[in-house]
Amino acid sequence: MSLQQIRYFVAVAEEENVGRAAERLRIAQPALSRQIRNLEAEFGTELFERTSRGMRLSSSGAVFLPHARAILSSVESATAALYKR
Amino acid sequence: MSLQQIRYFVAVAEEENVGRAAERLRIAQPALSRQIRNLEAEFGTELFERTSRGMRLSSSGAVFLPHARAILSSVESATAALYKR
DNA sequence: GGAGTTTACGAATGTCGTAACTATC
DNA sequence: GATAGTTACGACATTCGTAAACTCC
Repeated sequence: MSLQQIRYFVAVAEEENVGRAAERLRIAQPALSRQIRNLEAEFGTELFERTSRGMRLSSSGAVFLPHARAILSSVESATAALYKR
Repeated sequence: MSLQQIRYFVAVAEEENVGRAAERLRIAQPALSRQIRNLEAEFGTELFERTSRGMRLSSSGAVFLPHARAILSSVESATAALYKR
């Protein structure tokens, strides 16, 4: 699990679509798809349900999302504390 | 900034010595030294004062340490939440 | 057949360990 | 000269983008 993967996960969870999320993150679609797959493989559970329309959070994904946001938030407050000097 | 770098930073802050921290992390000394340097370069500030005995937190490092621990703690609670299902 | 996701593959980037260097006591 | 940190360099692993393939309407 890397911070980048967490950011990727949140973007996909919000867009419910890998293509749009990739555009927002300014990376290519396959790179994003792979990182999500890698994250799921590491956790041993699928974070999304793949539908014909895109991706929707699975129950595991729904559990993880608030934690993911908390991690990113603590990272932001860490950098803010450092740059505020 | 990566989670690994944050773990490395905390280890060095606790050991006040790159060699011991590297041993604890089971990586080689230079790898650890470089990652700390990379982190400092990214932040644009030194996190440690280098003494003849080892490393001591700088004022920036002292600011960052509790944030670093908070990040790692939120990561742990995220993984715990996922594995508890 | 179109929208969306994934796999294949080569290129670029990052991280590591060993060995050599620097500095301080 | 011993202890501690850093730099150099080549090897290994990860991540990326382009192109092609798969899948479900």
